[in-house]
Amino acid sequence: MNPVHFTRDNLADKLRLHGINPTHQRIEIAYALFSRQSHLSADQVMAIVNEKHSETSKATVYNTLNLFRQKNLVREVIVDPSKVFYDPNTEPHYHIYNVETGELTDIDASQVHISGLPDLPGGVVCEGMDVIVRVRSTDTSDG
Amino acid sequence: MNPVHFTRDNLADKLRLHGINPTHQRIEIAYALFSRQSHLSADQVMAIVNEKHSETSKATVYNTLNLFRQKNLVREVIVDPSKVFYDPNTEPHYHIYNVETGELTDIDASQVHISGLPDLPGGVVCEGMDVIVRVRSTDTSDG
DNA sequence: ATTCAAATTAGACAGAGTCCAATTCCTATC
DNA sequence: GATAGGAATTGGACTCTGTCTAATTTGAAT
Repeated sequence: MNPVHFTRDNLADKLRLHGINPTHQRIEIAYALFSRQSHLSADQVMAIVNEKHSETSKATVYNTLNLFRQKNLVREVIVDPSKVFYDPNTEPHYHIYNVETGELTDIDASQVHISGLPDLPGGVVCEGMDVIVRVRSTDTSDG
Repeated sequence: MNPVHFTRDNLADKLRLHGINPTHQRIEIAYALFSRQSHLSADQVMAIVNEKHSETSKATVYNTLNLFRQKNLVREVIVDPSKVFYDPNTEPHYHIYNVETGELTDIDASQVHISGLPDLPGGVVCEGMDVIVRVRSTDTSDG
């Protein structure tokens, strides 16, 4: 969806556009997510950012991911009961989740059509809709 | 969907039908879920079951809820990053989740039609599909 | 009564995520 | 360059959900 090759420089601009002061740690965390275009958990982000040498702390990783989410730079994906994934793709899209491997794959939402949803109860507004197709590898059991 | 008034006796039968040996603790846990027909977390189940006097331990609550899920007596609902909800309704249905209040409401799936989903990748089978409409109360901010 | 497997249990443990007070980093101003 | 002040970062303690384990209890069959 985004044809840009992500560099630390243009990520700094992207952060500014979202109202985020681009610090070293924030740029590295953004780079981890956007250069891979994949779904990462907080501890995966931290492992990547600190791979060569320690660049950030656990508290900063969590602070920053929450900030990114508030500023709509990334999206939370809640599919695994034990951890949250962060998704750099904020275009409308859905997910296929392999409950055995943990693999998370995007489904382009523009092809998908959903009809017949009831009206929302009064006093609330829709914030977004998640569609998660849960799959498992063929020929295994356990529910 | 299920017009039955749930008693501990007919819940014991229900457990047997699902291949579960109906013990005292299992019946109480089933009763907590089915008599309310609502979505409860493990700690809510435990609080309800032990309300009058201690009837079960934390380990048994978790063991039992996992057993119920394996035997398709209840369904896990993963919408909150911090805890799993257990849903006594195993008919196909979707959910509205109020991210502010934590309130979880059912949407009957029979009215909803979803088209245009891509073919699944090879080697996997669909286990189920979750649709979660995330809502928040009108006139509040924070992303 | 005895046996034996199944179920339950307390409590230790693990991992994700939060909190807080202390430090460090920027930027503006002199 | 020094200094001040707010924003950002940090380590580490802490909370909470959920798991594990070894010991005990239960209950059905003999």
